[in-house]
Amino acid sequence: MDVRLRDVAERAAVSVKTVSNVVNGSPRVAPDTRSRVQQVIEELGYRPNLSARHLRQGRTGTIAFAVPDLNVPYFSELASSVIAEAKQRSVTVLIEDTGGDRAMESTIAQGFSSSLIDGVILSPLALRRADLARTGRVPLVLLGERDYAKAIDHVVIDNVAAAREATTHLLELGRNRIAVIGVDDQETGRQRVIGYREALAARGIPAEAELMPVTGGFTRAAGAEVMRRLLALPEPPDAVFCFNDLLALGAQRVLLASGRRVPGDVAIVGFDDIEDGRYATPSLTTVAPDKTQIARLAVTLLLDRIETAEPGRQPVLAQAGHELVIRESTSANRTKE
Amino acid sequence: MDVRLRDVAERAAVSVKTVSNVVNGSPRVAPDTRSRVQQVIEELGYRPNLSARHLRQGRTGTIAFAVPDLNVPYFSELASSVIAEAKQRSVTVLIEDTGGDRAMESTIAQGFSSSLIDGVILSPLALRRADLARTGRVPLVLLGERDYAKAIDHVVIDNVAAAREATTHLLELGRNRIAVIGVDDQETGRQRVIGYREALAARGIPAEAELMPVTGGFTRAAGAEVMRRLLALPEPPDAVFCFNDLLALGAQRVLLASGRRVPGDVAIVGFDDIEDGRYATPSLTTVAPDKTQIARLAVTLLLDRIETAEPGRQPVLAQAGHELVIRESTSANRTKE
DNA sequence: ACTGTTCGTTGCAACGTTGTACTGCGAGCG
DNA sequence: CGCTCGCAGTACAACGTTGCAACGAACAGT
Repeated sequence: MDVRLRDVAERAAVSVKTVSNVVNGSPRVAPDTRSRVQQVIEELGYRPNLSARHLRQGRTGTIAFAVPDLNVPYFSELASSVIAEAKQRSVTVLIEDTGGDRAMESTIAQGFSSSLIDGVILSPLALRRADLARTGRVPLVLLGERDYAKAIDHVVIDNVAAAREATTHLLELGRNRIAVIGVDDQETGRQRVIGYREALAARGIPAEAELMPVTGGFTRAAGAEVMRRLLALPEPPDAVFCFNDLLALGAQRVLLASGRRVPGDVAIVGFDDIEDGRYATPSLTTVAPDKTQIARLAVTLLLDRIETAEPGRQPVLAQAGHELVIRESTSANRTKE
Repeated sequence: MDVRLRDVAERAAVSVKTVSNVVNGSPRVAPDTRSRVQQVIEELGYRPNLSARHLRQGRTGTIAFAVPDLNVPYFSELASSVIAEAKQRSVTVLIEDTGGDRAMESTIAQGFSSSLIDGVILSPLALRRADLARTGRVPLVLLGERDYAKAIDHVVIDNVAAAREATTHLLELGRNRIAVIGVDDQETGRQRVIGYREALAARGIPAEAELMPVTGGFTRAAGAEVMRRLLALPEPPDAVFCFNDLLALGAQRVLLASGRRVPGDVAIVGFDDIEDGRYATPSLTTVAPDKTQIARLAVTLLLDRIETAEPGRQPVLAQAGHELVIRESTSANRTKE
């Protein structure tokens, strides 16, 4: 049904291999032969059969990008960046939604659909170190966790510094009862807590456990729920630092609904810089990881790892930049209301 | 490097073909042979090489889902549904982001990466009828447009009825200067305008051109911009019906920033039922298309079309359900504030 | 006992591509 | 003038899988 190399070859009166050479830009082709073949390719509308090519080459030119939840804006934005970056290098991206499920993440880390993909970029949520023990079937790059001991490439941001900057910003506004929302048993959260504590410590303010409640999930609902608990404290916070923007938006909604003013009564800082935060009322101050850079680093590391499959290669830890973007939820001058 | 059928066959002392039969669940295999082969498969961790399988079968088991912008929550939510639905039928989904670019959409409709995919589900934004003239390379299902004459399967919702319901809801609140945001030159918008007009006409209210400004894009920014223009009218609207939730959120932000109350001064209805709308302040009344059903219909139609490749098959128009979800942005009883 | 049928299994070929090794040919050189 | 060399182009095999046709063995029916 489809046009094959063979069809082109017959029409152009050359061998199949010569057509293949033209398609692949091999230098061993005379200019006039090349142009003649090119023309026939146009005429017949030839497209290489990728399955055949990949079977022959042992590569598929496809990488997977696995995220916990595609509906979380941070991940969909990151996915767009990864797709764009991969496209520049003529690589196709398969988006996989793990649902934050540990078994699923573990399967993916081991190369799941196997021969369909050359490598995996995985943004883990529930993955444990033990799950990575049996990796190696497929080149792997992890996003956003750094404590896995095994020889696996990572792309991270400096969570400690970012959290410190966010907290310091709130301190500079004169707030001193700063709650954090988003503490769980994962490494990322742990690092952000460290940064938070460092910022407090620098001003001699003690970190209080009641201001660091454990949070279940990273949704607006979770943010709302925790915010309600914080407001019920004898001495509620005058600022909250949320470990992602969804938590922050959920918290903000509760604050506004309770009649409090943001940032007048409670200032809010989020994390991720998702688009929603820019259009919330008030718009959300947030730590903005450089998603473009993260995507570029991840794709680069993965393709490098695919190229040089030697096991001796040292794992790389790449750090992407971040930036504190100050918007209305922490601006001293209120918007009119 | 990888385990092949041949390796399994040698270890189990059967032919390659028998192993293949076991893998594919062919009935012509003796029970004890089957279990023996199964065991060796487990032992060696055999995974079929999909490139080879697909080369042989002429199918890849992969479909593409192309959306204008993966960062638009409606599309990412829809993508999740499509992925889930496809997974149930052991089909892999390739997410493609067209950027709403007409050339890109046209390319995809013609089967772009060719032999990598068996079919395409396309949610067009800028596509014109002419672009579909040269389709047919690849089975195609279109989402959300209905006026393409060619024999192409469609999945739609009843936009006219949905818009009528939304408008009627606003009328029942006692609003009579109802603006619409999201009018452009596309078919979907045109249908929603029809529904809007019908609802007005049913009450003898004339549709005013100044309340139906043309909108560029479906972003929060566009919604904000149009809302500002509407507020500058000599007689501003007391309700707005937005053709998607992002427009509505942008409009709502402008309203709140200008000191107006929602829904007190201006009521808002959106469209799409994205998660953001549920957690906005106030939460957003919206028309909720049944995304799960849309995904199921689209995947079903596409797979049917792939199965029976006969060109004589009639195109199918499948209609998915929708529902008006009433939340705070049109609720009579205000939240405390 | 012999033919016919069924069942489990097998070998072969092919899917479309590309790497390797090779051929034929003209140019350059001694 | 013959030999070598470089270059354009070619033939063949192989990647891992599955459809097809064929095979032998077991068994039922005559």
